Amino acid sequence: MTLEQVARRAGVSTATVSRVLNNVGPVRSTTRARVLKVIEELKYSPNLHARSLAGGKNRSIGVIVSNIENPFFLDIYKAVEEQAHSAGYELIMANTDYRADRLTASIRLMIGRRVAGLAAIVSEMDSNLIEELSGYRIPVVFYDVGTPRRNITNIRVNYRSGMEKLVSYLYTLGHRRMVFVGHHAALGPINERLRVLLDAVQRFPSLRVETAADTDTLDGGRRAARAALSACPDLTAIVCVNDVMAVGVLRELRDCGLRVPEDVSVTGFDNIKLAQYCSPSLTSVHIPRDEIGRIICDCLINEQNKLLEREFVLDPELVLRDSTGPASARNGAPEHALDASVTPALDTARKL
Amino acid sequence: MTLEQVARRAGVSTATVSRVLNNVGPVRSTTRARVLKVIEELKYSPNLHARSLAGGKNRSIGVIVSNIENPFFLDIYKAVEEQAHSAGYELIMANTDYRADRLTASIRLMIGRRVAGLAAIVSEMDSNLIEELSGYRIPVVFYDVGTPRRNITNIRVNYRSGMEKLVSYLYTLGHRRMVFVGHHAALGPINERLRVLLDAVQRFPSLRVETAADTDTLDGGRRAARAALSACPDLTAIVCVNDVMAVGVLRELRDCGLRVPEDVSVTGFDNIKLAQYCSPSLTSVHIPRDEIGRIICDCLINEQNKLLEREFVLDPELVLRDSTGPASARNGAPEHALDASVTPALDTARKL
DNA sequence: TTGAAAGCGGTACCAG
DNA sequence: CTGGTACCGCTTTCAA
Repeated sequence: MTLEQVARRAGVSTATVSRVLNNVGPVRSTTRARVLKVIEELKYSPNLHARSLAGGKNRSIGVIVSNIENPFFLDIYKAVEEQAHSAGYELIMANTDYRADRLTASIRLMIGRRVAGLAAIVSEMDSNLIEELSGYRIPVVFYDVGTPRRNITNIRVNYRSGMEKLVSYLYTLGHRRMVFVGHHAALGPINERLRVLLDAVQRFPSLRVETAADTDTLDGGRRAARAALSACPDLTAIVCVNDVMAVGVLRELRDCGLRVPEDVSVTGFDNIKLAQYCSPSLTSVHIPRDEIGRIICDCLINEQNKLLEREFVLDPELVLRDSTGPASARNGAPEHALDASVTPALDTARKL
Repeated sequence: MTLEQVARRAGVSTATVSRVLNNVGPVRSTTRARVLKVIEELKYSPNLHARSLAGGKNRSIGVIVSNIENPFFLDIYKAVEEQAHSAGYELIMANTDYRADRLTASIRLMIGRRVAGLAAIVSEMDSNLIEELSGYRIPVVFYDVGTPRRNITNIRVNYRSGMEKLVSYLYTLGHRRMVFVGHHAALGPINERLRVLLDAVQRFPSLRVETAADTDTLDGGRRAARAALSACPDLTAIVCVNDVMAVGVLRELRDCGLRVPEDVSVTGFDNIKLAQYCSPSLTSVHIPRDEIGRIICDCLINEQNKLLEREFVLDPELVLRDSTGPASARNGAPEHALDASVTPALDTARKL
């Protein structure tokens, strides 16, 4: 079904059909009606490839994420989608599974599709790619990696601040021996969450931190917890790189007969919905996905050029729930710590 | 950056560059090398719109789902993605949020993009649309709706069987008063899970079932549980349309001070990963997302024409975990039921 | 082994 | 208001 067939059947030119389709230019209403009728009869739907080739424009924006199974990424995707849709844009999603080769392929794909803008919510971005992206003329927003340059905007979260709040909170509760659970991509020397945690640790006397890593999944969290416990049997707190892994950790601890928070405290990061629904609910650090989505759309769609080529820094907030409590000498007296569990009302979170 | 610019810079024709790009036809290796070099220098990436317009082909398949936030849909998406990728296809995803208008728009979008095949994992499909889709010449796979016809394959799950297993299991445990928690789209008169549950109920003497509905989210499950409890205070079991809502239900019960399964039994459906990670772990009915993904790819990509235009029926399996136990007269003696909680080993599930 | 040229299905400009 | 037509960037004969 093509424009031309529609035109012929309606006894008009392709130009006229195009005008009707796009609601531009003057068309006599009887003509319009006739064309519309034919379109309906033929169930014609325009070839979008031809359209964007001819028009040179493309109302679609690309979103690349590291792990679509992690609700953190999905939330951002949804936030972008909502605004994009109401501005008449379509989203094209790509998932990299934290793999650099898939990222490269995804970027090429987006460029090949000539997206109007690109958001890369990934942690595995390398600087060559960033350089290359800057070369194409489309607006790009990075989350968490890179620095502003031509056509490129950056959004980053002040992990330092978040981690410091978290660690100092745990320290105050008496925790001195903790394990950081990350996923592989988060344990590279470049990774900010880990680095920042280690930095924070320096400032607290007699605080020691080990690390454990696995995949960024529930199963990964569970395995990492197992590794953490065997590597560091006297730990009193497990600090997780995100909430998904933390839920996996909770599960493993339950299986080991360890109570949270009485025996071990657990913290997440991101503050996804699930953090409120797991048991016990998770102390976490809130990262505002809605706001990230909003900024992305402002840069990519509304093209606030003042917004482009700059850096946004978001300050995360600590959210206290039921998975953290005073440290206890678990090996000695687990019955020591009987204080922490209060089941709060509907919105259980206390913000700090 | 266009083919022509590359051609000019390499001193060859566009036809030759095209041959190099697609690895077809004879090209002298020195020529090939020269072209490749220019492509690299210019960081040329072909305009995919032009390509599929000219070639008439399109190695991409469309996947439409009702609610991408529900891991059930995401699992299918991922299963399809994996196979599609290894066959050199790209996926285009669209999410309808259970809205018919969004479904229509998504289908038009996919048709407009001239996808090679389309999978519709949605429950809100209407028969006009199915008719229309059959008219386009592309292979289509539906999950859960419609019947086979030209170019159309159907996958459906034998919910009847699954629900009957679930209900008879609960009945055996003594439950006589239960509430079915669904999302709005699952409570229409057409919906199979509900209908089948109500049918099953007929066969069990003195079993009564109420219904409650909310959105297909964790929050929705929680609100539905609240509604269920107030509508039917003496319930002993809550049967949920899926695992996500069941996790929401668990949370609300916990807040109400009701123990699962001692006071109330809860069941999910789908058997997503989270069912193993919530607390208590969820008794559920397994729907094999991997197999669904496999069938979709077989029909859409490998185009096993024998597979097309037929119907696949999957038989779901009951998976027992810790969220179900004997019914107890909760209003009378909650301390009655102290039996059910055994924390099992790594894979906690017992299949029936 | 390579190049010239005819489309693919639209858009948009320019006449009429 | 409407039609003719020159592209958009790439694929694919057909000749050379």
